[in-house]
Parts: sequence; C-alpha cells; structure tokens
Amino acid sequence: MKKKLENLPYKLENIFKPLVAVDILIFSIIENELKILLIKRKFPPFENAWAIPGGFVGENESLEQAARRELSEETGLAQIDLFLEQLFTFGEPQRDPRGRVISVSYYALIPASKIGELRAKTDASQTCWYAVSKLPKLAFDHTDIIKYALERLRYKMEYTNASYSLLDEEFTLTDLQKVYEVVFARTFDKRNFRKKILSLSIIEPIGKKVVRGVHRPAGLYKFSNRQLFVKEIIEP
Amino acid sequence: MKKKLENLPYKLENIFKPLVAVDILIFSIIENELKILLIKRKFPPFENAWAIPGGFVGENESLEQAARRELSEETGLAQIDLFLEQLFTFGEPQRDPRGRVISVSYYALIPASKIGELRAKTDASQTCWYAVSKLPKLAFDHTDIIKYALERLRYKMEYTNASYSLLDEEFTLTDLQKVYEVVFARTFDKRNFRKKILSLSIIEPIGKKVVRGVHRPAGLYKFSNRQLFVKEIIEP
DNA sequence: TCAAAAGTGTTGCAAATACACCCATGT
DNA sequence: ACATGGGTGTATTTGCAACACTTTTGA
Repeated sequence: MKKKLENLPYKLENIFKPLVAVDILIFSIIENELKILLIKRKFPPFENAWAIPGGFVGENESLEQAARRELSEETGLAQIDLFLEQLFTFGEPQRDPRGRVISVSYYALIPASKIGELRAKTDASQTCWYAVSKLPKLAFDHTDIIKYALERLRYKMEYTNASYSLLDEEFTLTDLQKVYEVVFARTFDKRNFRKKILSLSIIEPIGKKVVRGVHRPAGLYKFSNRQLFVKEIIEP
Repeated sequence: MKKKLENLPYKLENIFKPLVAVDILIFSIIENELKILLIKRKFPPFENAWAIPGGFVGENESLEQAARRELSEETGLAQIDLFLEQLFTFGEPQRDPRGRVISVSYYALIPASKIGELRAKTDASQTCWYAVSKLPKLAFDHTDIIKYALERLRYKMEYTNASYSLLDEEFTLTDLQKVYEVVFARTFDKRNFRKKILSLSIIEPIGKKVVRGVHRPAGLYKFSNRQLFVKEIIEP
C-alpha cells in the first residue's frame, strides 16, 4: 500500500495543511441559570479577552478524543456518558490572525453537581462560568458560535433525552422541569410537563423519595437510558 | 499584532497540521429515485472503489467555498440558491491510509433538470448517480456518511423548505408530493399533503397551468423564498 | 396550623388522519 | 367515451393547552 501511494498525481507534502483546533462549549445549569465555561486568553491573539476553551488536535487523537481531552482539562470531568456532540466546523480563512485555523466545535452538557475545582490551564489565566444571557465581549467569532449552540441545544432537548446530562442520576420531576425551563427561558405547566415526559418513556421512577425541605417528599426518577436517544420523528 | 504573535509559549510551526478535505454528497431525484453522485477513484487509496467526491481545501478558500468549488467541478452547477449545508466533520486518525485527513462533509440538493453533462475530474475515471437504496461498496467510511446524510436530509425536509432545491422553480403540487414521497420512501394522502403544505405558506401559486399528458392541466407553484427557511419549532 | 412544594384530571381546541368522488384534457 | 392524473371537503381521532385543588411534611 505504501508503494502504491507513491504513484499519486500530486505530492502530499505540497498540499496546504491548516491548523486544526477543537473548541468546546461546556454548558451547565448553575443557580438556576444556563451557564457556559469561558476562559480568559493569556496569549495573543485576543489576549485577555474571554473565549471558548479549545486547543489544537493532536496527531494521534480523533476529534472527539481531542474534545474530551479539552473537556477534562477544563473541568476535571472525563465520564463517558456525558453529552458531547459535534456542533459545527468553522473555517473562514481570516478568522484567526495566527493563520489559517479550522476549528471543529463541540458542545457538552454537564451536571452542576459534578463540577469540581476548575483548573487553570497553561493558556488560560482565568476560567469563569457565564450565564448565556449575560455574556461578556468574546474573542474571535465566539459570540456567534454560542448563539448557534444554544439553538442546537434547545432543539436537541425537544426531541432527545439530552437533558440526562444536566442532571444527577437521580432527580425529581421538578428538577427535570427546571432544566427545561432554564434552557428554554420560559415556564411550563407542571401537569402537562409531567404527562408529556412520562408518556415518552425516557425516564422511570426508582421507587425512592427524597425530602428536601418543609414539604411533601418528591419521588425520584432516573433516565432509562443514559446515551443519546432520538425519539421517532416520522410517523410509521 | 505580528510582533505580539512572536511571544507565544508555543511555536506555530511545531504544531501538528493534518490534511483537510471537503467531501460533498450531492443528492438529486432522478427517475423517481433519490440518487447520489459518486465517483470511481482513479488513484489510491481505494483505487477503483466508488466514493463521495471531494478534495483538499485551498489555502485561501473557506470550507463552504471549497464545497461549492467541488460541487461545481462535479456537476457544472454553481448557483447560489442551491441547498448546501455542512453535514459533519470526520477525523478518525486511521480513516485514510495517506495519513491524517480531517474531512469536512457537506451535502447538496440539486434539481434533476439542471444536471448537465457530468464532468470527469482528474481524480475520477468515472462518475455515476446511484440510488441511495442500491449503493455499491464504497471507499473509506463513506457508506456511514451517506446513511447519516439521509437522516439529516429527511429531518430537514420535515421542518424546512429544503425541497425547493430538488425542484424546478415552477412545479405542480404533485411534483412536490413526489419529492417527499421519494425522500421518505412512503406515500402521502394527496388531500392532506396539499392542505398541510399550503397551510405553511412556503409556496404560492403563480397563476399558470401546465398540460402534461392526456388529463386535466395542473396549477403551477413556486417557493416564496428560495433560501433555507426554518419553521418555528417552539411555540411562543 | 401554616407554609411550601408535590402530586393529580378534565375539558376545549386545534391539528392530523382517514377517506371518495368529480373535473379537464387529448385521443 | 374513456383513460389519466388534477383537484376538492368532511367527519373522526389524537395530541396539546388551559386550568385548581388536595396532600405531605417540618417547624
């Protein structure tokens, strides 16, 4: 095979090779707000501006592996069952002053309870969770990327079980409803919400109750399936 | 700015740079079947195997420009109002024996009537339209890519006006229904289909009729908007 | 006994589905 | 006059949206 590859009508080493980066948008619900993890850039370009964390892809890692590595470096989390999905690949020639950079973006959802100490990376002097409704001015085209990610996130939550990744394994129906209310920035009717969620059969009661205040205990539920699951869209 | 970029804690020239290719899945409806344009590879790897057309990204073109260039090279079509959308970026380290290739895939929809002479490219000894239900064995992971594209295409056709790009500017309601029936591989009730499509206000009658056989003439319609248009998913 | 959240059903409306016949045309 | 696809309306079902009160608990 090696031999055959020498007969190409072009030389591989003459083909233009851009830098390839992976950016990761890490979302979580913290204090009843949808927040995203941003870093303050320590080096040019956009030194000191807030930005989506990311890094260059290593020679022997897949794009998703690179995204998981970044996710783990930023949050200390490396679980397999975390929601992580490719978002879009940006490749405008002029988007990065360092030269041609193709940026493959991913977005991840993590439960607030699992966020440990945030780690400062070599290329970040600070790290901060920002509510998506109150973003600072961002480096590159990162504001647009976040806006696009929010559309996708809302859409995903409509027709998949993606919300499993914003909650603990065990949760109450009110917890789940709050997740939807925060992501969609609106309220839902409690009775209708429960009816609908239960009719989808993506969660099931675990038979336990939890007392969380001076009121009636709430039943606990879990997702039947902690992999991404798409409901049927087309009627059979 | 140039000066600042010299103080980086890393050397840009030491960072790994993969090859970046753009693959394009070109769909059209031909003879009542959903077909995709494939090329027979003239050079290794996968010499003589059928594959999705593609090529490397040029130094000064955006990813979408590269996709449009490939589309135009393969089909001779370069219209702006053609449906063209990014599909996914594949980057497994071992997917191409030539070395690390990141492949950004796009998919396009073109009307059968506009397909002219197919052009043979330098890296294709043959070009052929295959029905997606009868694909040959394909190079790389291209079978999976097509499968994924079909899911996206069906989904897009459910909640957008993407079908404008599979039809001529003027079409009958039966033409439109056939497009949906071919893509979803099922039939629809004529009355319900018309009611639904018309209620969406994405097409409008142009007031002309066309006689196409020994039967009553059919009214012609056009899409009100030949850019991608997403219907509202969330109720306000 | 009170405050606070949990839990639970029904009704009306809108949208989707199922379904069958007449119309305009060219031969 | 007939074969062919074009064109149309209604009844039924289903899913969504609006809406309010009782229960359980700890203080």
